[in-house]
Amino acid sequence: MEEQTRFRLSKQRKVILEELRKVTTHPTADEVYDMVRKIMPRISLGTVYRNLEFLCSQGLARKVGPAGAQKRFDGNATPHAHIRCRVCHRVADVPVHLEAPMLAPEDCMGFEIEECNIEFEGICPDCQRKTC
Amino acid sequence: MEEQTRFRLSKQRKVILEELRKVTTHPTADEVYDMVRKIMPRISLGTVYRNLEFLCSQGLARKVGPAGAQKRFDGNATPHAHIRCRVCHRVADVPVHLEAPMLAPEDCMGFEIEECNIEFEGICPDCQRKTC
DNA sequence: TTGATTGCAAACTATTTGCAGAAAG
DNA sequence: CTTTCTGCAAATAGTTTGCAATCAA
Repeated sequence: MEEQTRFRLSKQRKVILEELRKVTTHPTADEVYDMVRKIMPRISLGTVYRNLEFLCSQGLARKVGPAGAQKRFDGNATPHAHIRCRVCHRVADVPVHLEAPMLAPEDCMGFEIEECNIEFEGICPDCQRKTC
Repeated sequence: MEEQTRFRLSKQRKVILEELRKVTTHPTADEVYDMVRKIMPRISLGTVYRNLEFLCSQGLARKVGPAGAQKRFDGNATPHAHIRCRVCHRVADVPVHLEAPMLAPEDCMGFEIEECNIEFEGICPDCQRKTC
């Protein structure tokens, strides 16, 4: 009854993961493409996208920042925490004030920090019902 | 020497802000478009985008989640905090472990929470130099 | 052998922009 | 009046997808 998919370790997939692991720069897909192309000049951007997606689905890599392509807007301009649904990408306000963690100056990597965004991720009531 | 721009309060701008303030749903640009079109059927999507951008620049609204259009990928799959540059959108790892804040069950709005992302926002050393 | 994976190109989605005319101040 | 702002449509940016060929197991 279970549909067990078999994964293969193509050269492309191997190199993409290796290159991604070499850096801590959190590259975009086209930056990964550039990195990998130095080793495999004929790789396609589509393959890079497919494999990054695959690696994330396997827990071998992560997307930085929230899922969902579209930007969302908040008429409440005072900073506050959000909860985002993993499934439908809906965003709700956290109804309590959370103290933003402070970073010691030596942990700021030279950044001039202006604010801290706290975003919980989970599954909203509606989507919990649908997923059974 | 200062170039002082004068802003106008067009009907469109007024309605967009009013509608955005009526809801706590954190709508996408096209959801705002739908809301506003019920009042001004001839408004264009471009105007909605331009005004949302404008309202954010004036501090009257906010974008939810990080700036920068492209997704970024992290070869380090263990959850950890990030710092993102407001100017160049570069992302760095926070070098210390931060305890994720806990949310009391009654503050979860029915969401089943799976994780918490902490992202600082600021200006990276390179961009500080350029901005003078 | 066979089904997952690739390269390629076209399609798609979200957002931005140029321009001529409308309207706020 | 002047200059910002709008509607429209076309352009751009980022990502996804269909397909025939290729390749890992």
